[in-house]
Amino acid sequence: MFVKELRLNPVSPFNFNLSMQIFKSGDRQIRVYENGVFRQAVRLSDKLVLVELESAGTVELPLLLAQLKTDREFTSADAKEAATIITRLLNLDLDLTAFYATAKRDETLEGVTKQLWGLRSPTTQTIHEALMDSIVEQQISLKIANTMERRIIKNFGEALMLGEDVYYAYPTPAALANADADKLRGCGLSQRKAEYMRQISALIAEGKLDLEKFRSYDSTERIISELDAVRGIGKWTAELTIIRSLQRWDALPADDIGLRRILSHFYRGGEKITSEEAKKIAEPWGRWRGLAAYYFVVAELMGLDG
DNA sequence: TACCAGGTAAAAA
DNA sequence: TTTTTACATGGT
Repeated sequence: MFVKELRLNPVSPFNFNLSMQIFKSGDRQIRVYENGVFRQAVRLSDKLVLVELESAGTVELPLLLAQLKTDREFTSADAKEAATIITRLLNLDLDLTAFYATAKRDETLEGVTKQLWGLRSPTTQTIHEALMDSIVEQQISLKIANTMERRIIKNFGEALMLGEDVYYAYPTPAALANADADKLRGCGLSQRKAEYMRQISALIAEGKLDLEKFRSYDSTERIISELDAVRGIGKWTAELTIIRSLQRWDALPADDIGLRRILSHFYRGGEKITSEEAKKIAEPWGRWRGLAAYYFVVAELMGLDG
């Protein structure tokens, strides 16, 4: 086993422990946070690497120590690539101060940001991964969807063997494009969703659909409409994909039934709200509405009060 | 048991 | 053009 150490300097403020809480219930072979260590296998251009992260700093003076473990010789180019990927995965370059300044317009949001100071949302390594997960999550509860996602990763993702341990990276578009239809169905997906995933993955693998180009788009709306045009992707799926894979905080999944439930809890005493009302509540959040929504999701998970 | 859960596309009206 | 329906699975 080859091991390399890196030091990363996140933009302040950054609360590593808080930001990693959502991975506490994760899968050890895929992505997990336990005993202060975050662990995930990531794909570099020519090899898989296990990333282990722990904090060596504070919220105001953050510092991360990374251990990179792999089964092959390590180059300095590999280390550089890994640092870029980790920075993206944890959104280390994001400056939260502009968001917190905007949050002062809204008493409820400001209260939540004070309790979740230094929280930032994680990002998927590729847009493809965010898109596939969003398709799995269409219509069904997140709990069930997460079970299916784990099955998909372990069935079709590439394995990294390190001693006795096995870790799985997210399946490539080619792996899902060539996935056996019955095996994919066996992960719990409907016939239709399995079809969407295979078709879209095939378009990507064949070079007919380039998701990564969206990173350079100026207009978030244009990304949504281009994604929406693909079979299997609607507005909700496009918005969720953008929020999870790009740092486009101006996207807000206002139709999302879960988000509406959470906003009704914080703003309407639990009374059901429409997507129009959700948009209205989010108006003061301006271009930070997607991140604000994430703060409320985490606040709800942690049982915080408005 | 029936119904719902962070939807979507295709069929039916 | 608008409304209804099928879809997978686990929890309530």
